[in-house]
Amino acid sequence: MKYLEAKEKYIQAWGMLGSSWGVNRTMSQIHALLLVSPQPLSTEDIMEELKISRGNSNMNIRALMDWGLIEKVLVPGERKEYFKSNKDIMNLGIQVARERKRRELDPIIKILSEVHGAEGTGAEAAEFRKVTKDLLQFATQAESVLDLFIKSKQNWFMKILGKLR
Amino acid sequence: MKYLEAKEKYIQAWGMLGSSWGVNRTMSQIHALLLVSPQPLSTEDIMEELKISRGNSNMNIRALMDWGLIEKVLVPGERKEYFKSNKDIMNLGIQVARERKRRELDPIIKILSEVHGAEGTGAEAAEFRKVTKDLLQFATQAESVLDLFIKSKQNWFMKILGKLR
DNA sequence: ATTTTCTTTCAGAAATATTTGAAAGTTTAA
DNA sequence: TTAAACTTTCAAATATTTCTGAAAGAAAAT
Repeated sequence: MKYLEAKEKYIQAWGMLGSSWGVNRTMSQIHALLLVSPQPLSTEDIMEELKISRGNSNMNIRALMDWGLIEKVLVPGERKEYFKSNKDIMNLGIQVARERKRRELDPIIKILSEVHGAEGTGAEAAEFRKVTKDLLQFATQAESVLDLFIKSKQNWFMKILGKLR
Repeated sequence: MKYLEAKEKYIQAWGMLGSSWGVNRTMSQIHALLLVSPQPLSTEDIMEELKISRGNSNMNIRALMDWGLIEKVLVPGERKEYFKSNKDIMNLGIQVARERKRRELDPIIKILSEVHGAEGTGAEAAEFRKVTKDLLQFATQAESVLDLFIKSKQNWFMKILGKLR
């Protein structure tokens, strides 16, 4: 497969993946683009390559910076701002895990903690307390694993795979 | 907190969580409802409790069955179909992991395998090959961990937590 | 101080996704 | 066979999300 065709395909696929992860398509595509770009790119470069508007570019670049996935780069002698992605993939995984934990797992743990002691006498209330307790326990375990992953500096997957066989 | 208030809050929260996971809100809410219901519920029960239409109910119940998260139950002497959720939370986690792996991780691994050997000579093509190779490697490791989780019958989290400290 | 270059914002337009409700389809019972 | 009870489908309506483009805002250069 030719490089340009492959790049196109990869960017489209990354965009799709983003959607099913609750991240918008353009944001994923910009990220994909910066990941494989040897040099930092400007807003205009990105607009041109992905055929998107200035507003859309700007908005999603900001979102990527909020996620800690890309950063601003100052190119000496240039007025424009350039952006580059962190290329360490393990680091990318950790960053994504950190953000998703914060945005999704933490809130649900908070809710479950609040509701799992609900007052009530019937079978309904009893079942509710049981299930929400189980959910809370599971969520808390997942949190521990994620924390471990997030804190790990070295290749965590390898460790697990080694120890668990 | 009173039981009814807690239940309401829990169902809303589960719906939110669903959205950010790329699952639609109603689907998550039906699941949440069945999870804490001591008896199986009929389509009508669900429509009434969540204030949604028949079509919406039907569609999302089917989706939940596709995911393997709920199942039909025949109540003796009743024409209606009833639905109940699997209440084993670890099992729920495994089922979700299985589906998401199939729908999200597997396709991206396929694409990365196809593109990471792209032909091309410049620095761009070289960088492309390097990054997509790293991504593929990461995705493959993640796949191994998920497979391990999916196959595990017992409490996998505990095992890891025990072995890794 | 004025102009030029670049960045940010945001109201409205466009695209997507979800939901409704009524009609068609199915199954069971009489 | 017919009717009643229930389930499924899907076109149209709604709601939500994303995107555009033009205008306003900032920063740097002249």
